[in-house]
Amino acid sequence: MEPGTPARLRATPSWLLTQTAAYASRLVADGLGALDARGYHYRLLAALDEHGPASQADLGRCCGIDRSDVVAVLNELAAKDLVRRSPDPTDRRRNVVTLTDAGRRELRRMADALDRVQETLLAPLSTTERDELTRLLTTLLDHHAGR
Amino acid sequence: MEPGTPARLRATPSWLLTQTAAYASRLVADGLGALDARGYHYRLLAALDEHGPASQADLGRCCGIDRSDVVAVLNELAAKDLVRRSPDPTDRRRNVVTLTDAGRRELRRMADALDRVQETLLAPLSTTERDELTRLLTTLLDHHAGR
DNA sequence: TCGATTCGTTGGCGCAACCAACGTTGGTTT
DNA sequence: AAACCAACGTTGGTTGCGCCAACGAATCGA
Repeated sequence: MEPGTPARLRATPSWLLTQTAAYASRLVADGLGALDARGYHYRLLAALDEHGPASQADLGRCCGIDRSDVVAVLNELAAKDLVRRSPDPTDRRRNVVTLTDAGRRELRRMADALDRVQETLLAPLSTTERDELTRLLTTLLDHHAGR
Repeated sequence: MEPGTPARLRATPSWLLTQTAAYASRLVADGLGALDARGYHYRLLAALDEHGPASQADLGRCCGIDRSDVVAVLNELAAKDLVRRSPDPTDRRRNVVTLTDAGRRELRRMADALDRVQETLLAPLSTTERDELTRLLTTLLDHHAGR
């Protein structure tokens, strides 16, 4: 009565990608949602943890998040004291965004949640298959990196 | 000044997936946008072409599109005479959706556009790598198929 | 010095994926 | 036959993510 997915879709890489990505996003949303966070929050906290304090524009660029979206997410993070926003003395256009201790703790919780998500997502794949998938996706991403 | 993407992101499969999928979606949107269509339109037309006339509910189920979204997209397809909606004589709850000749022609155009998209998307991958990627993604999708 | 560029911010858009509710119709149960 | 529940099409939302346009303020470059 309800036949399966059309074969032309199942054979289309772009469709496979968006479908698995949609499923992955659901898992991520569930995992981070339990911590009252979304993907954007994690990305920004991770960037701050790795690169240290940065301006909002730099944060947005390295995370692939639009400047305007960075503002909103940073507002939420600052409201929870996970991040501090202070004017840059050397350039009054900028804000310097700093990760707080609470932010570092929350980031760790998010990372743990995301680790569990990866496990669920990649469950049917062997270790070598997981590595291969990562390699292939990275190749694609790097190749198209220049926009 | 603007350091690269945080390493923890680049090592996270769910992030790689959503990023490449986002890029693929952009390509698809560009390709189909030239034909004034979106992904949803192609999915429904493809399903109709493969399985023949069907009810809206069945269409939605086999394409992974919500019933309510099917309504809207079908409205647009019907407005362009790519599809015909007629009441099912055997079950007055249902509509029978039929692909028109114009719909078949338009589907072909979309498929061609999408073929070019796949080419662009997978450009940096060898044939065996493309097959491997398809295999891995299919495995993931099938494993999580039962929602 | 003056024009171009950058920064933060506001406000908006589009797509994909969902969810809740409603009236209508169909099947099941009793 | 009546009562119930499930399925159908439809309307009208919401969310996350990715964008774009415009603005005043500040900085940089020619």
